[in-house]
Amino acid sequence: MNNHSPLADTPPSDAPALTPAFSPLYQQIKGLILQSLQSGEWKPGESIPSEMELAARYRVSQGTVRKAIDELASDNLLVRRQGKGTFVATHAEQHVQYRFLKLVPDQGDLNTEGPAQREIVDCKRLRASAEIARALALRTGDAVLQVRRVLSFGGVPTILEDLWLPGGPFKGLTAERLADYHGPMYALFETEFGVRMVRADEKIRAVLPDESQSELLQVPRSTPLLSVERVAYTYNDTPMELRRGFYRTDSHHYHNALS
Amino acid sequence: MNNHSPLADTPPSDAPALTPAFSPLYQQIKGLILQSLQSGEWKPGESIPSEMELAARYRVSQGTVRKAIDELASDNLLVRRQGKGTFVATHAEQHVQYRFLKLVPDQGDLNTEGPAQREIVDCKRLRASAEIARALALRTGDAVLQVRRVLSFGGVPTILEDLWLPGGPFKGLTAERLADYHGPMYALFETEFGVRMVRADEKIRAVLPDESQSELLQVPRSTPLLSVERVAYTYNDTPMELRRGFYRTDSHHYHNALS
DNA sequence: CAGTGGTCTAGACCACACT
DNA sequence: GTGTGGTCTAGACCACTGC
Repeated sequence: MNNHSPLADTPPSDAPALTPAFSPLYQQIKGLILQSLQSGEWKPGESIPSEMELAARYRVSQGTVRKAIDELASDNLLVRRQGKGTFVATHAEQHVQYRFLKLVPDQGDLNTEGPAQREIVDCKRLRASAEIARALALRTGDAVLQVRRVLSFGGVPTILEDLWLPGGPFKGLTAERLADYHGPMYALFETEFGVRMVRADEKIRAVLPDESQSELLQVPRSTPLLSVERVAYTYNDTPMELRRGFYRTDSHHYHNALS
Repeated sequence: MNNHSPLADTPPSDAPALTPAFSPLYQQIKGLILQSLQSGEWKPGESIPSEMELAARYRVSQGTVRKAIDELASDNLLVRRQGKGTFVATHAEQHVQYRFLKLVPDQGDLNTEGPAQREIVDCKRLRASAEIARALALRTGDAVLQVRRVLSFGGVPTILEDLWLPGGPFKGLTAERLADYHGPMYALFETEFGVRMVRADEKIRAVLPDESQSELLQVPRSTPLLSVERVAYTYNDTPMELRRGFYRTDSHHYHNALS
């Protein structure tokens, strides 16, 4: 037996044992913590039990728990605060207001620029097209929520976003709800719908706006825009949002750090 | 005394001790390893001494060396290979051919697409403009090398790049040298000039091509392009390259993973 | 087989936050 | 002071590579 399992939670597996699938103890612990996060045992913003407590609970040493938490922290799922504890990461109340927004002013940053003005242009329920369904892992025709909004900085409309959300998890989301909420949209998703976005993929292109896009962003149709297509995932790599953003890049740019 | 220093390499510091500047042992070890990397004691592709040897050399435990190496590995400066050793990361011979290029085909990946065709359009020495000098931390008028090249995929010109390199470190780089070399440009920089690019920042905008750009990329002037302005850094955050790429995004897109 | 990195443990002590 | 995460150590054993 290759694999030590301190808990019965990791059965011999029902999948064909082609790969011996050795996984270190701390990975198993990581998985167990992940389960508690998904199940909502510990909610965004709350603290999780101390390393000592978790070590006792899982019957492993503190060092093993520590390594599991280290990885979850570097995945941005947990946040460690020395002397206070380890907390479930949240899109609300974080000093990083826009965790997934990579558009920054050419001079200064989003903080010096002041808060963005938001305007919900449209919000309606409809049936998923084949394309939307594929992106959200739904079936064509399933209920989805479609939202269109504009973000302005210093009065200048800069971002136009169309987004699609699966109807089920977001039942009850309305234009009013979105308009009334102040703070990151992903924070609202967390507190109101229990949906925490964990990671996302973006595909970026240069495009020209169509008629309505040029009007909403107040630019001529000949002004090239950044098209940013994002699929955001919650735990378990479940896609929960498709978002297509159109960014003006005359006084802002999309910033990316490579390493 | 707050700070243990196992070596004399970390003198009491000549900077004003305003901040007590506590740094953990493994961070100091990390710094020492970094110095050896910069000095060329261990070259790209080579293996560094084993954890045990380093522990003996620095008079610390293996665990402390391990943590230092862990961080350097997650910074992509070192690569660990179980059973073999720890190696200095390199842009050559890596399975990741294009570590900094985030443009991918809409279908498949850069591997299925086959190797890119490269064409050096221009390569000349000139004096740095104020803008170029600022980006490369030079003085206006310093010698720089300017290169223009086109990358094509499947015969379709897709990327036009202008790049500027500081004249000093890249003395002897010619169009022939670039044209004859097969493999990533950053690999050539490593082997021929001892310049290893460690990280980079990119600013992305949507733009329309000028006359020469539209000709080289064989698109109308009304076709929006991605403008990708990159500053690449070697060790010590020293900028060593300014590169402005123009990407066609009709059948490719810039991919970015957010987490 | 020996040598390397990878995992796990147990214990000591430090730095930080709150009370 | 107490409790939290953060660092450091020493030793045992596992997994992988290549001789």
